[in-house]
Amino acid sequence: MLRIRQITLRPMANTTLYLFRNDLRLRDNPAWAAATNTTGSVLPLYVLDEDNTHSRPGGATRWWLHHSLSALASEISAAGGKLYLRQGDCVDVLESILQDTRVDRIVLSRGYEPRQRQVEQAIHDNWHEQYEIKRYGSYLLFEPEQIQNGQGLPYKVFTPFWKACLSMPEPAPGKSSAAKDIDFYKPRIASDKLEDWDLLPTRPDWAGGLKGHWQPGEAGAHEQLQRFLKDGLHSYDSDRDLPAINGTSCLSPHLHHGEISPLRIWFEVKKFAANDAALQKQAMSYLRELGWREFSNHLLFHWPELPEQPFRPEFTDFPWQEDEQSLRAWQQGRTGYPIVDAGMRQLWHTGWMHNRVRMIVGSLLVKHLLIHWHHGERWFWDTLVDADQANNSAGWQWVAGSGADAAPYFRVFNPILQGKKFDPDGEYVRRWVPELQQLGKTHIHTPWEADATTLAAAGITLGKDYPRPIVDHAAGRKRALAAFETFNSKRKAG
DNA sequence: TGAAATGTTGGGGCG
DNA sequence: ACGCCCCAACATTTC
Repeated sequence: MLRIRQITLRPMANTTLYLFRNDLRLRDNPAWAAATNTTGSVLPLYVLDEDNTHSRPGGATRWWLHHSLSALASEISAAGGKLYLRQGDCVDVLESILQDTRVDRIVLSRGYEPRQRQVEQAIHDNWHEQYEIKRYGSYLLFEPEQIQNGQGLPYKVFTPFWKACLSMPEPAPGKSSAAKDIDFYKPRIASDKLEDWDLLPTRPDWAGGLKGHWQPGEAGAHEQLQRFLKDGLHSYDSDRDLPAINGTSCLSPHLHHGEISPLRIWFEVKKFAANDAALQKQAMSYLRELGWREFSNHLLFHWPELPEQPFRPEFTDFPWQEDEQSLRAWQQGRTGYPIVDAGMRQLWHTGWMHNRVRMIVGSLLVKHLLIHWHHGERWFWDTLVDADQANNSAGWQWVAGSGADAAPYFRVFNPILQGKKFDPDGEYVRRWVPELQQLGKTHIHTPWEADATTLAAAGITLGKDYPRPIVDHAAGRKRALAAFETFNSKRKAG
């Protein structure tokens, strides 16, 4: 329904409705800067829109969102304002607020998920004639429209994609500080209480582990970046693959919620590494990982069906197996492969999993167990604090072999070798799989190969305290290759 | 951003 | 001294 503007009710008003989405920060936020660096006033709003499966945050993300919104509300409150909270279909909520207020401008940050784009389209279609609508990109370093190959098409392979990104004129850092003395518009309209959204788990409260590991919010994001620059960047290239070491940036959940902008990270990393060739090399390795984030988001933008459909259509007919029991064992970290179980339990406990281990657990699910990557994607969606539609679907399709620039189907990770290679002492395994605590280095990745004396000394009864491998590696590998082979030949024949 | 199978090479033990 | 064999180490190809 379109509202007819009543000129008489709108003197020189310059009032902005600011729609917060995945940009829960006040600094380095061009949209927020545009909304507040004016003579008018601003009404900050966040809408919890759970009407669509893929816009409903998972359990771990809800926990994060609660604390991030709480931090944002405090910041706004300290500046003399109020963050309005509403629940429901985002467009409906906007409609009702526009009716009840004297807003004449809508400002927001751009999103790349199908649902976010729908909302942006609806805002434009419904209101662009009556309202000034401003949209700014800051979730990514490069906009999808900017990066294309010689034929004007989106890249499907990462390396040339990233090369094209790096050859772009370096993006400008922009003003970091938020506006001072913001004039907040505080109409008497409904606003939910954050506590009433029930974003936090209650019975049972599984968030204990999350609390100890993360500090959601803009301040926490900047602290995490500083920690990484100081402790992690200098050996990023080698340490990022070792899950026992805190060698990665751990910025993904902050980035997902927009508590820090990738552009800010880009500049802080480059500034930190300036005048040090060795450090610059490490810095480029790290920025390349940000590049994968760009790649995934660009892919999702160009192929909005990525979360559902295989990027390579021939995978539509792949013979996935339904296997509830194995899926549950995988989810619970009881596959009998220590590195896999450690990863799944780290995920459950902290809402996060080391990236190297994500590849290993993913490979086991889709290759050894032949379980559809949708199941893995859904589990990650619910349990990861950094659950991101683009990264999640592109990542799972990469593991499954059906994605863009994906691992070829025959690339089956060997969970034993991966464990030995990237967790040589078993430190990571022992941290997350306490029942293997007493097992020595020799058998930490192959408890089933330990002799009875060793197992007894470690206090382990296989099949009771810790499971035997859910599937024999060699057999599982063979079965996966065979499955791909039959489907491949059928496809060729058909 | 693998792993396993297969091929090649070169050093050393040994008849 | 020489060829033969074994096999580790490395390289290539195949899955």
